[in-house]
Amino acid sequence: MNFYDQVYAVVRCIPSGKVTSYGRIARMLGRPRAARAVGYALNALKDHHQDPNFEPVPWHRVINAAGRISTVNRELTANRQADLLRDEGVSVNEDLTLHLERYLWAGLSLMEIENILREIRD
DNA sequence: ACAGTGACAACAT
DNA sequence: TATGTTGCCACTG
Repeated sequence: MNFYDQVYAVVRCIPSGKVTSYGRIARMLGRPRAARAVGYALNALKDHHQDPNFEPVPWHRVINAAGRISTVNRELTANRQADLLRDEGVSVNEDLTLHLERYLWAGLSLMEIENILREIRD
């Protein structure tokens, strides 16, 4: 069972106008210390850009635990991420921070997670 | 098999 | 408050 695909499945559940953090996604998947790997999974999305069968992932709705858009190694795309969020009604400050509690996604219940993971493995 | 690599996060100064 | 340090772990060559 591929951790990346699990991450993508969860991120696809984040509704427009909401955000969550790398660490929260890791915890939802039962890997509380895999936050870093979540970021790595999102970075790997560029490998799918050509694949027409790949369901899009709203990667821009994932930010860090401090309520800030990550800029590590992606100074260029961080600003694009901010614009994508603004298009969804999220108020992103000039310094790429936002009011996390205000836009935080409630997340998935244990049962919902199980259903999602069940659909992935085949 | 194994060492290197991060879109993290919690701590320590 | 703001940096720096350290533990982390899935994935890759």
